[in-house]
Amino acid sequence: MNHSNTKEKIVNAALDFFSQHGYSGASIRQISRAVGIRESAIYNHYKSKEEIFLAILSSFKLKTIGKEILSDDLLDEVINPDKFLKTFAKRLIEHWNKPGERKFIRVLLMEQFTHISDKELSTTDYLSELREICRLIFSEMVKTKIIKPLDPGLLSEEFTAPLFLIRTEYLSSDDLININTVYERANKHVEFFWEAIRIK
Amino acid sequence: MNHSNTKEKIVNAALDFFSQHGYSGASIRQISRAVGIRESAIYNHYKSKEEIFLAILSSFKLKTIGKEILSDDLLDEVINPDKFLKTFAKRLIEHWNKPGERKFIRVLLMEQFTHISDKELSTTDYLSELREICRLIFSEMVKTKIIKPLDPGLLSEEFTAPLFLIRTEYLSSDDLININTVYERANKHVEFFWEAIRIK
DNA sequence: GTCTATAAGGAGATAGAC
DNA sequence: GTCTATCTCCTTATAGAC
Repeated sequence: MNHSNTKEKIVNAALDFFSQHGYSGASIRQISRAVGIRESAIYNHYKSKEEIFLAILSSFKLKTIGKEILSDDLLDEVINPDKFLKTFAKRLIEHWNKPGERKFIRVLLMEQFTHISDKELSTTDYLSELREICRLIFSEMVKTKIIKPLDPGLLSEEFTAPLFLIRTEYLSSDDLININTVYERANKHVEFFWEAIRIK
Repeated sequence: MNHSNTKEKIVNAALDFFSQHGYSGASIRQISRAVGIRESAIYNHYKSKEEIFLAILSSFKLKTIGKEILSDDLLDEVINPDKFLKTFAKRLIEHWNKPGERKFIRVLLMEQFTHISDKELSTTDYLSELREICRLIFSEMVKTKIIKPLDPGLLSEEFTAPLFLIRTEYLSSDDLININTVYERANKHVEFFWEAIRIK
C-alpha cells in the first residue's frame, strides 16, 4: 500500500507543466522532478506520457458544472431574473477561476488543435453542459413570460460567450488582482444582456 | 540573388507546423523537409527556431485589420446601422477565415501562455485594434442618436466577443463546410445585438 | 514502488566543403 | 545558399537490482 499518493501527485504536476508549456513542451523529466521521484518511477503509475494526459482529461470530464453552480436556493430565484443572472454569472466566474479549472482551460486552449491520441478536446465540448443548462433556464423564462420570446439557444450563446472570452482573456496572468476586472466586466455584460431580454 | 524565396518558404512551412503542433511540437527537421532543404540550410536564413517564430509574429503585427474590412463604401452606410453591422460582421468573419489568419489565431491560442522569448502574445493585443474601431463606430452611433446611449466600450465588447468565440470554436476542423455555420451564428448574433441597442 | 543504468532516437545548432 | 558530417543535450521508455 502506498499512502503518499504518488499517482495523484503525478497528474497534479503534469497539469501544472502542461498548462504552462503545453503537452509537448512539458517533459516527464520535469514532472518526475516536481513529484520528487526519478523518471523511470513514473512508468510504474502510467505507461506513457500520453496516458498521463488522458488521465487528466477524463478526471475533468467527470466534473459536472451544473451541480457545482446551480444550487437549489439559486434556482428558487429564477422569478427574479436580474439578480439570478448576476449570481449565476458570478458563480460561473468563480468556478472558472479555481486553480485546477484555470489550468485545464489553458490546456484546452493549447491542445485543442494538436490531436493528442486522436482524443477530442474542443471548446464546444467543454461548454456544452453549461450551454444546455442556460438553454433550459432561458426556455423556462420565456415560458413564464418574464423575458422576451427569443430562441433559448441563441440566448444561451449570447449570455455565455462574452463571459467565456472574458475568462480566457485574463488567463495568462497569474496575479489575482485581475479577478476583480473579470467580475466587473462580467457584471456589465449581464446588465447589458438583461436589458436586452427583459420585457419593459 | 535567390529567386526561389527560401526565406518566405520557411516561415510559411513553420506557420503550418506551429499551427498544427504548437511551437515546441514542431521541429526544424519537419520544417526543413517541407521546404525541401536540409536542417542546416535553415540557419542560413534564421539563426534559431525562435527567430522564425518572431518573424511570423512581426509579419502579423504589421497587418492592420481596419483598412482591410472598413472600406469607404461601408462607412457611408453607418446611417443604416442594421445593414452596416451585418456587413461588418461578415467581413470580419471573412478576414478571420483567411488561411493565414486561421493559422495565426491557432498559434495565438496555443502559445499565449508559453512565453516564447518573453514576447507578449495575447488575445487582448490581437483584438485591440478591432475593439478600438468598434468603439469609434458605436461612439458615433450614440452621438447621432441612432442607437441607445450606451457605453461604446461595452458595446464594442458585446459586439465582438461572441463573433470571436464563434470563430475560434470552428477553428479546429479544416473543412470549409463549417464556415456556413459560422456565418449563420454570426448573423443571429448581430440580429440579437441590433435589437438590443436600437431605439424603437 | 523506487532506484541505477542504458537504450534509441530526436532535438537545436555548428563547422567546413562545394 | 545548400550540402554532409558531427556535436551535445534532451526526449520517452525499458531492464533489472533492491
